[in-house]
Amino acid sequence: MPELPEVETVRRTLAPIVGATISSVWWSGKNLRLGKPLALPALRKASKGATFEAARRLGKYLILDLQDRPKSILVHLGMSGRFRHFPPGAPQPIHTHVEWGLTDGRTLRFTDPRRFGNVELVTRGRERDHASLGKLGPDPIDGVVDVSEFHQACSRTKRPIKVALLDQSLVAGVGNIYASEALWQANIHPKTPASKLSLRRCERLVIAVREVLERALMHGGTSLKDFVSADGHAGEHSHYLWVYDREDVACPNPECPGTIRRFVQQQRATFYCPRCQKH
DNA sequence: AGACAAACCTGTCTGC
DNA sequence: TGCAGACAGGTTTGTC
Repeated sequence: MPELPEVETVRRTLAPIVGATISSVWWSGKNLRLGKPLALPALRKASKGATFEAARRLGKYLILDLQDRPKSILVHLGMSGRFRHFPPGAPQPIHTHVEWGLTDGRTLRFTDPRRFGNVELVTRGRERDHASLGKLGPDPIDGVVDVSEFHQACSRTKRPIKVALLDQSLVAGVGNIYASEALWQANIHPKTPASKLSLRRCERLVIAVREVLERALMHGGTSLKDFVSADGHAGEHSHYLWVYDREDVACPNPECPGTIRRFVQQQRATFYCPRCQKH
Protein backbone atom coordinates (compact mmCIF):
# COMPACT_ATOMS: atom_id res chain seq x y z
CA MET A 1 0.00 0.00 0.00
CA PRO A 2 2.49 2.60 0.86
CA GLU A 3 3.68 3.52 -2.59
CA LEU A 4 4.34 7.07 -3.74
CA PRO A 5 0.73 8.38 -3.49
CA GLU A 6 0.31 6.96 0.01
CA VAL A 7 3.61 8.34 1.26
CA GLU A 8 2.85 11.72 -0.32
CA THR A 9 -0.56 11.68 1.39
CA VAL A 10 1.16 11.09 4.72
CA ARG A 11 3.64 13.87 3.98
CA ARG A 12 0.88 16.37 3.24
CA THR A 13 -1.13 15.42 6.31
CA LEU A 14 1.91 15.95 8.52
CA ALA A 15 1.51 19.72 8.04
CA PRO A 16 -0.09 20.20 11.50
CA ILE A 17 3.08 19.09 13.27
CA VAL A 18 5.35 21.53 11.47
CA GLY A 19 6.51 24.02 14.11
CA ALA A 20 5.93 21.58 16.99
CA THR A 21 8.79 20.75 19.34
CA ILE A 22 9.85 17.27 20.44
CA SER A 23 10.09 16.65 24.18
CA SER A 24 10.57 12.86 24.32
CA VAL A 25 11.47 9.87 22.17
CA TRP A 26 10.33 6.32 23.00
CA TRP A 27 11.08 2.95 21.36
CA SER A 28 9.22 -0.35 21.81
CA GLY A 29 12.48 -2.30 21.90
CA LYS A 30 11.40 -4.42 18.93
CA ASN A 31 13.68 -4.68 15.92
CA LEU A 32 12.53 -3.04 12.71
CA ARG A 33 13.59 -3.64 9.10
CA LEU A 34 15.64 -6.77 8.52
CA GLY A 35 15.70 -7.43 12.23
CA LYS A 36 17.83 -4.40 13.02
CA PRO A 37 17.41 -2.53 16.31
CA LEU A 38 16.61 1.18 16.33
CA ALA A 39 19.58 3.40 17.18
CA LEU A 40 17.66 4.98 20.05
CA PRO A 41 20.44 7.07 21.68
CA ALA A 42 21.31 8.64 18.32
CA LEU A 43 17.64 9.30 17.54
CA ARG A 44 17.17 10.93 20.98
CA LYS A 45 20.25 13.07 20.54
CA ALA A 46 19.16 14.15 17.07
CA SER A 47 15.57 14.99 17.89
CA LYS A 48 15.05 15.87 21.56
CA GLY A 49 14.28 19.56 21.95
CA ALA A 50 14.14 20.00 18.18
CA THR A 51 11.36 21.67 16.22
CA PHE A 52 9.83 20.09 13.11
CA GLU A 53 10.70 22.25 10.15
CA ALA A 54 9.34 20.37 7.15
CA ALA A 55 8.26 16.97 5.89
CA ARG A 56 9.77 15.93 2.58
CA ARG A 57 9.50 12.81 0.44
CA LEU A 58 12.01 10.94 -1.72
CA GLY A 59 10.33 8.10 -3.59
CA LYS A 60 8.60 6.06 -0.88
CA TYR A 61 10.78 7.55 1.87
CA LEU A 62 9.59 10.26 4.21
CA ILE A 63 12.11 12.76 5.59
CA LEU A 64 11.40 14.98 8.59
CA ASP A 65 13.72 17.95 8.87
CA LEU A 66 14.43 19.45 12.27
CA GLN A 67 15.26 23.15 12.67
CA ASP A 68 19.00 23.80 13.05
CA ARG A 69 19.78 20.09 13.37
CA PRO A 70 22.24 18.26 11.11
CA LYS A 71 20.26 15.02 11.06
CA SER A 72 16.77 14.41 9.68
CA ILE A 73 14.42 11.56 10.55
CA LEU A 74 14.07 9.06 7.70
CA VAL A 75 10.96 6.87 7.67
CA HIS A 76 9.94 4.00 5.39
CA LEU A 77 6.49 2.48 5.88
CA GLY A 78 7.31 -0.95 4.45
CA MET A 79 4.11 -2.91 3.85
CA SER A 80 2.03 -2.16 6.91
CA GLY A 81 3.58 0.93 8.48
CA ARG A 82 1.67 3.98 9.67
CA PHE A 83 3.04 7.37 10.61
CA ARG A 84 0.50 9.50 12.46
CA HIS A 85 0.05 12.40 14.80
CA PHE A 86 -2.40 12.08 17.70
CA PRO A 87 -4.11 14.61 19.98
CA PRO A 88 -3.09 14.77 23.66
CA GLY A 89 -4.22 11.75 25.64
CA ALA A 90 -4.88 9.50 22.64
CA PRO A 91 -4.04 5.90 23.64
CA GLN A 92 -1.05 4.23 22.05
CA PRO A 93 -2.17 1.83 19.29
CA ILE A 94 -0.78 -1.71 19.37
CA HIS A 95 2.37 -2.29 17.30
CA THR A 96 3.63 1.21 17.99
CA HIS A 97 7.42 1.09 17.70
CA VAL A 98 8.56 4.71 17.89
CA GLU A 99 6.79 7.58 19.63
CA TRP A 100 7.77 11.24 19.76
CA GLY A 101 6.10 13.28 22.48
CA LEU A 102 5.53 16.94 21.59
CA THR A 103 5.66 19.82 24.06
CA ASP A 104 1.99 20.63 23.35
CA GLY A 105 0.91 17.13 24.46
CA ARG A 106 0.40 15.65 21.01
CA THR A 107 2.31 12.56 19.88
CA LEU A 108 3.76 11.37 16.62
CA ARG A 109 3.81 7.58 16.24
CA PHE A 110 5.32 5.02 13.91
CA THR A 111 3.18 1.88 14.02
CA ASP A 112 3.90 -1.28 12.03
CA PRO A 113 2.59 -4.80 12.75
CA ARG A 114 4.92 -6.51 10.28
CA ARG A 115 7.95 -4.35 11.09
CA PHE A 116 9.09 -4.23 7.47
CA GLY A 117 9.24 -0.47 7.80
CA ASN A 118 12.04 1.53 9.34
CA VAL A 119 12.97 4.70 11.23
CA GLU A 120 16.54 6.00 11.05
CA LEU A 121 18.59 9.16 10.70
CA VAL A 122 20.00 10.71 7.58
CA THR A 123 22.41 13.61 7.22
CA ARG A 124 20.63 16.65 5.91
CA GLY A 125 21.86 17.69 2.48
CA ARG A 126 23.68 14.37 2.05
CA GLU A 127 20.61 12.19 1.53
CA ARG A 128 22.10 10.75 -1.66
CA ASP A 129 24.96 9.23 0.36
CA HIS A 130 22.42 6.92 1.97
CA ALA A 131 22.64 3.56 0.19
CA SER A 132 18.90 3.28 -0.51
CA LEU A 133 18.22 6.93 -1.27
CA GLY A 134 21.19 7.16 -3.60
CA LYS A 135 19.72 4.56 -5.92
CA LEU A 136 16.41 6.31 -6.42
CA GLY A 137 15.48 7.39 -9.92
CA PRO A 138 13.59 10.59 -10.80
CA ASP A 139 10.32 11.37 -9.03
CA PRO A 140 7.26 11.28 -11.32
CA ILE A 141 5.26 13.70 -9.13
CA ASP A 142 7.82 16.04 -7.57
CA GLY A 143 10.16 16.11 -10.53
CA VAL A 144 10.29 15.32 -14.22
CA VAL A 145 11.04 11.92 -15.72
CA ASP A 146 13.05 12.56 -18.88
CA VAL A 147 11.65 10.23 -21.55
CA SER A 148 14.89 9.73 -23.45
CA GLU A 149 16.77 8.98 -20.22
CA PHE A 150 14.02 6.55 -19.23
CA HIS A 151 14.26 4.92 -22.66
CA GLN A 152 18.05 4.61 -22.38
CA ALA A 153 17.78 3.08 -18.92
CA CYS A 154 15.21 0.60 -20.26
CA SER A 155 17.44 -0.34 -23.18
CA ARG A 156 20.14 -1.43 -20.71
CA THR A 157 18.06 -4.21 -19.14
CA LYS A 158 16.28 -7.26 -20.48
CA ARG A 159 14.23 -7.66 -17.32
CA PRO A 160 10.44 -7.62 -17.79
CA ILE A 161 9.20 -4.03 -17.62
CA LYS A 162 7.00 -4.76 -14.57
CA VAL A 163 10.03 -6.02 -12.65
CA ALA A 164 12.13 -3.06 -13.83
CA LEU A 165 9.47 -0.58 -12.65
CA LEU A 166 9.60 -2.01 -9.12
CA ASP A 167 13.35 -1.44 -8.94
CA GLN A 168 13.05 2.28 -7.95
CA SER A 169 16.06 3.26 -10.08
CA LEU A 170 14.12 3.76 -13.33
CA VAL A 171 11.57 5.95 -11.54
CA ALA A 172 11.07 6.31 -7.80
CA GLY A 173 7.86 5.49 -5.99
CA VAL A 174 6.10 2.88 -8.13
CA GLY A 175 5.13 -0.26 -6.21
CA ASN A 176 3.25 -3.42 -6.99
CA ILE A 177 -0.21 -1.89 -7.37
CA TYR A 178 0.65 1.07 -9.56
CA ALA A 179 3.09 -0.90 -11.73
CA SER A 180 0.18 -3.06 -12.93
CA GLU A 181 -2.08 -0.03 -13.25
CA ALA A 182 0.38 2.03 -15.30
CA LEU A 183 1.20 -0.83 -17.67
CA TRP A 184 -2.49 -1.35 -18.30
CA GLN A 185 -2.99 2.34 -19.09
CA ALA A 186 0.03 2.29 -21.43
CA ASN A 187 -1.16 -0.95 -23.15
CA ILE A 188 2.16 -2.63 -22.39
CA HIS A 189 2.38 -6.32 -21.46
CA PRO A 190 4.08 -6.73 -18.05
CA LYS A 191 6.45 -9.38 -19.41
CA THR A 192 7.81 -7.18 -22.22
CA PRO A 193 11.60 -6.98 -21.88
CA ALA A 194 12.39 -3.38 -20.93
CA SER A 195 15.03 -3.26 -23.67
CA LYS A 196 12.39 -3.90 -26.33
CA LEU A 197 10.32 -0.80 -25.57
CA SER A 198 10.46 1.88 -28.24
CA LEU A 199 10.93 5.54 -27.35
CA ARG A 200 7.27 6.09 -28.23
CA ARG A 201 6.07 3.36 -25.84
CA CYS A 202 8.43 4.60 -23.13
CA GLU A 203 6.81 8.00 -23.49
CA ARG A 204 3.35 6.45 -23.07
CA LEU A 205 4.55 4.59 -20.00
CA VAL A 206 6.12 7.65 -18.38
CA ILE A 207 2.86 9.55 -18.92
CA ALA A 208 0.83 6.61 -17.58
CA VAL A 209 2.99 6.31 -14.46
CA ARG A 210 2.52 9.99 -13.68
CA GLU A 211 -1.22 9.95 -14.34
CA VAL A 212 -1.83 6.78 -12.34
CA LEU A 213 0.08 8.17 -9.35
CA GLU A 214 -1.65 11.55 -9.58
CA ARG A 215 -5.09 9.97 -9.76
CA ALA A 216 -4.33 7.85 -6.70
CA LEU A 217 -2.99 10.88 -4.85
CA MET A 218 -6.18 12.78 -5.66
CA HIS A 219 -8.09 10.01 -3.83
CA GLY A 220 -5.77 10.10 -0.82
CA GLY A 221 -4.03 6.84 -1.82
CA THR A 222 -5.10 3.20 -1.87
CA SER A 223 -6.11 1.52 1.38
CA LEU A 224 -6.33 -2.22 0.85
CA LYS A 225 -5.90 -2.81 4.55
CA ASP A 226 -3.49 -0.90 6.74
CA PHE A 227 -2.87 2.44 5.11
CA VAL A 228 -4.08 5.68 6.69
CA SER A 229 -2.84 9.26 6.33
CA ALA A 230 -1.01 11.08 9.12
CA ASP A 231 -4.38 12.29 10.43
CA GLY A 232 -5.93 8.84 10.35
CA HIS A 233 -8.00 8.78 7.16
CA ALA A 234 -8.11 5.81 4.78
CA GLY A 235 -7.47 6.41 1.08
CA GLU A 236 -10.31 5.98 -1.43
CA HIS A 237 -8.36 4.89 -4.49
CA SER A 238 -9.01 1.16 -4.05
CA HIS A 239 -12.46 1.86 -5.55
CA TYR A 240 -10.87 3.22 -8.71
CA LEU A 241 -8.25 0.56 -9.48
CA TRP A 242 -8.43 -0.74 -13.04
CA VAL A 243 -6.67 -4.10 -12.83
CA TYR A 244 -4.99 -4.62 -9.46
CA ASP A 245 -6.67 -7.44 -7.50
CA ARG A 246 -9.35 -7.73 -10.22
CA GLU A 247 -8.62 -11.18 -11.62
CA ASP A 248 -11.49 -12.56 -13.76
CA VAL A 249 -13.20 -9.16 -13.85
CA ALA A 250 -13.99 -7.55 -17.24
CA CYS A 251 -11.30 -5.26 -18.62
CA PRO A 252 -12.27 -1.66 -17.73
CA ASN A 253 -11.71 -0.59 -21.33
CA PRO A 254 -15.34 -0.42 -22.61
CA GLU A 255 -14.26 -1.47 -26.09
CA CYS A 256 -12.41 -4.54 -24.85
CA PRO A 257 -14.24 -7.87 -24.37
CA GLY A 258 -11.25 -9.23 -22.40
CA THR A 259 -10.86 -10.33 -18.79
CA ILE A 260 -8.17 -9.36 -16.30
CA ARG A 261 -5.62 -12.09 -15.61
CA ARG A 262 -3.23 -12.63 -12.71
CA PHE A 263 0.19 -14.22 -12.68
CA VAL A 264 3.25 -14.06 -10.44
CA GLN A 265 6.42 -12.21 -11.36
CA GLN A 266 9.36 -11.99 -8.98
CA GLN A 267 7.14 -13.49 -6.28
CA ARG A 268 4.64 -10.64 -6.69
CA ALA A 269 1.16 -10.67 -8.18
CA THR A 270 0.79 -8.98 -11.57
CA PHE A 271 -2.60 -8.11 -13.10
CA TYR A 272 -3.13 -7.30 -16.77
CA CYS A 273 -5.47 -7.56 -19.74
CA PRO A 274 -4.16 -10.05 -22.34
CA ARG A 275 -6.13 -8.31 -25.12
CA CYS A 276 -5.16 -4.69 -24.43
CA GLN A 277 -1.56 -5.18 -23.34
CA LYS A 278 0.94 -6.25 -25.98
CA HIS A 279 4.61 -7.15 -26.01
C1' DA B 1 22.66 -9.86 -15.92
C1' DG B 2 18.87 -11.90 -14.15
C1' DA B 3 15.90 -15.58 -12.18
C1' DC B 4 14.71 -17.24 -7.95
C1' DA B 5 14.22 -17.84 -3.07
C1' DA B 6 14.57 -16.44 1.50
C1' DA B 7 14.68 -13.15 5.11
C1' DC B 8 12.60 -9.52 8.01
C1' DC B 9 7.15 -9.97 10.68
C1' DT B 10 1.90 -10.19 11.89
C1' DG B 11 -2.81 -10.39 10.46
C1' DT B 12 -6.41 -12.18 7.69
C1' DC B 13 -8.65 -15.13 4.79
C1' DT B 14 -9.52 -19.85 2.65
C1' DG B 15 -10.19 -24.56 2.68
C1' DC B 16 -10.52 -28.78 4.98
C1' DT C 1 -15.17 -24.24 15.58
C1' DG C 2 -10.41 -24.99 14.82
C1' DC C 3 -6.29 -25.36 12.58
C1' DA C 4 -2.91 -25.34 8.78
C1' DG C 5 -1.45 -22.95 4.91
C1' DA C 6 -1.39 -19.26 1.66
C1' DC C 7 -0.91 -14.65 1.00
C1' DA C 8 -0.37 -9.40 1.59
C1' DG C 9 1.38 -2.72 -0.27
C1' DG C 10 8.55 -3.42 0.33
C1' DT C 11 13.42 -4.05 0.36
C1' DT C 12 17.73 -6.57 0.99
C1' DT C 13 20.65 -10.42 0.44
C1' DG C 14 22.37 -14.62 -1.32
C1' DT C 15 22.54 -18.52 -4.61
C1' DC C 16 22.75 -20.45 -9.07
